[in-house]
Amino acid sequence: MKPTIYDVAEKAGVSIATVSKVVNNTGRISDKTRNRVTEIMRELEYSPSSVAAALTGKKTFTIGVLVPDIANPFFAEVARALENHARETGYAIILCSTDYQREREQDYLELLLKKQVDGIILATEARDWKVFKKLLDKKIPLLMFSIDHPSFSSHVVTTDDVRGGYLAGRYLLDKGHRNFAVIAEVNRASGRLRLEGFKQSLADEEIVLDKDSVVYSKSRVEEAKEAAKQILTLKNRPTAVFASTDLIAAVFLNEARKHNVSIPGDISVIGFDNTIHAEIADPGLTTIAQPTDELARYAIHQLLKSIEKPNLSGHRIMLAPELVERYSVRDLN
Amino acid sequence: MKPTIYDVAEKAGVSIATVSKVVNNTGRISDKTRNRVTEIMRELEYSPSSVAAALTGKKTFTIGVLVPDIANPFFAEVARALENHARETGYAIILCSTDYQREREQDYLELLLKKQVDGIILATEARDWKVFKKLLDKKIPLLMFSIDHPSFSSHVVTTDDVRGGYLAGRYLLDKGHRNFAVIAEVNRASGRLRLEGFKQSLADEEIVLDKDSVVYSKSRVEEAKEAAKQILTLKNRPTAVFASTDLIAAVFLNEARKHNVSIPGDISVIGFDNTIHAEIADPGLTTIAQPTDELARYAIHQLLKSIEKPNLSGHRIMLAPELVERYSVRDLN
DNA sequence: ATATTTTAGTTAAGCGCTTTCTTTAAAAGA
DNA sequence: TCTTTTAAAGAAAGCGCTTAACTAAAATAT
Repeated sequence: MKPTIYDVAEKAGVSIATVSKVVNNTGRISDKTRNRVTEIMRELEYSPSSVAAALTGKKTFTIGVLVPDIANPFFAEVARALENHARETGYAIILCSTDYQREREQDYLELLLKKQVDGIILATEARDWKVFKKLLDKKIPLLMFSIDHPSFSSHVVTTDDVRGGYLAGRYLLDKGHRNFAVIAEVNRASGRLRLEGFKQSLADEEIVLDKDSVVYSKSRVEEAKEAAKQILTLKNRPTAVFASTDLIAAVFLNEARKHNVSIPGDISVIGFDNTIHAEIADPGLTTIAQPTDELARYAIHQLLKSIEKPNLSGHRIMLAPELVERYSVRDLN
Repeated sequence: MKPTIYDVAEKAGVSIATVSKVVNNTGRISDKTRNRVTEIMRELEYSPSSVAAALTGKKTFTIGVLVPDIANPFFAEVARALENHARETGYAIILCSTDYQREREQDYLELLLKKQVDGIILATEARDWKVFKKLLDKKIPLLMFSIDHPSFSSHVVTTDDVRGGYLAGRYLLDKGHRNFAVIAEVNRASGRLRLEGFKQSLADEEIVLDKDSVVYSKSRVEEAKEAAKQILTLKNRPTAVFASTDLIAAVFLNEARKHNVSIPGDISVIGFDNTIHAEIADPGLTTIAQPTDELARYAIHQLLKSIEKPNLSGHRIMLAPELVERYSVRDLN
């Protein structure tokens, strides 16, 4: 059987309180005893049960992370980054992929509550206000990742999506483009904001997107294909397309090729996220990079902070996106 | 404060044992009491602490999953599938991405031991035999996912990689190819097995791969690029390339284009995994599909079984891969 | 009507820790 | 030398639950 604190205490000839103190480095312990106890712990391969510790200490050192889809490279990278930063501070992560299903989001939140996670990072759309409110009521530290809404009182960490959309538009304008189309992720606030920013850049030049040139799509292969087709069959074909996600952009690239449309010869494309898709796409995809790792670092940092001090009011942290130039945009000048 | 079992018991006028029994559906409880207690639980929004339950009941209903890299689409899909099947049975998953670092693998395993996970699914290379042995000593149910080694006494669930490689080779042969090259993942047993199977198919026709036509690469963009270049600059250029991973294949596609080599016109390519990369690649990548979801189902199923009965000896389950035809292979007949 | 079995629920111990409060013993001060 | 201070360790309660053992009441059998 796994050795417990009692085994260590007995063998070291001290009380369990003493062992606990050397494990947690609290209280006053003489070097002599500390060393002895440490030695015995090593001998016995003692590893304290964090379950028991959680029951008394009130902390599980676990945080729950909800993402819509871990198979989406952006979230995969987010997950990895979060996990990394969490591990550094001794926290483990329970990863929950909701598959965009509201019900599953529910289930997972309940699971996390039962498990008494110390905090939750929500990167899903949290569409169910009641559930959401319940979380706040339970006073469980909450952080919204990559989504935002004025109603949120919790911490929020996002990329500055509006600015990202703006950057994309500005870049295309600078390259001489004047005729645009957009494929935007309908089901995420971030998608809407990116579109918003894009429009604002066009507004600088008094260009207005006409209705047909804005197509909605989720960040999934099948839907993106449909959206791409719609754009490719537009009577008034754009010279540049802004896709609110690299995945959507990558799919567009393929569809274009099927339609014998050359990229960037006939149509320029710009994406968003800077995931592996942008790197692997052909041609390499010019895109707006999210500072994934930094986002994750801030997120963990903020969350841990509000675990310490639960009543901190929610800050909004918006990190700057950056344009990464590759080969999918043609210079018309 | 979160209500406890005491609050429910008191309000319902029963003992905590009774409440526990209705929560877990154990023992004999009259419908009348059951209903009353259930009602009160709802009223109080009582949610039992799985921490406390774990301390007594000896089960945390959590399983640890170690993958080398969650940003690799294959593992992302594996993670999602595992999570899904785990959730169905009330288990949560702690996801650990080791980033191919042995040390991190260590750290995570220790973390998981502290957290008293009920079982561990290992999809990393587990190169450190000592650590591995320690796990077995601790009698923690262990399942090797997508990796294998004769020394493993635990359960193993993998795709039949040798057969997969064989299928790839057979397919290319049938399409009239006789001159091959391979890019194989050096750091995974599965990569070696796939190569092995591929070679066996060639052996049927008494074809032998010469040394230069086998290039090793990890499943990462940078390295795959290098490997692709090596193959593309071979004096004796192959008509078909087998890549032991879709990611590697996708990168090869790009590099080929940069070298003005047409796919499948000049070189045919076949991948492995059938991840999103195969779908998005241009041309669509013909590949050997792993039955990811089924693998995950078996894995969870087996693991739960050996959680129930810890001394079950380790079975080896090898699921059949399947060829998915797309457009990256040319028929030379 | 009494003895026996079944049913419904209770008591209490214990899981492996943390933490507050005490106690003990040694060092310091008077 | 005796008291006071301080450093080091221990005792014990309690975290929220499960479960084995037990009891009282109800149902059934004799």
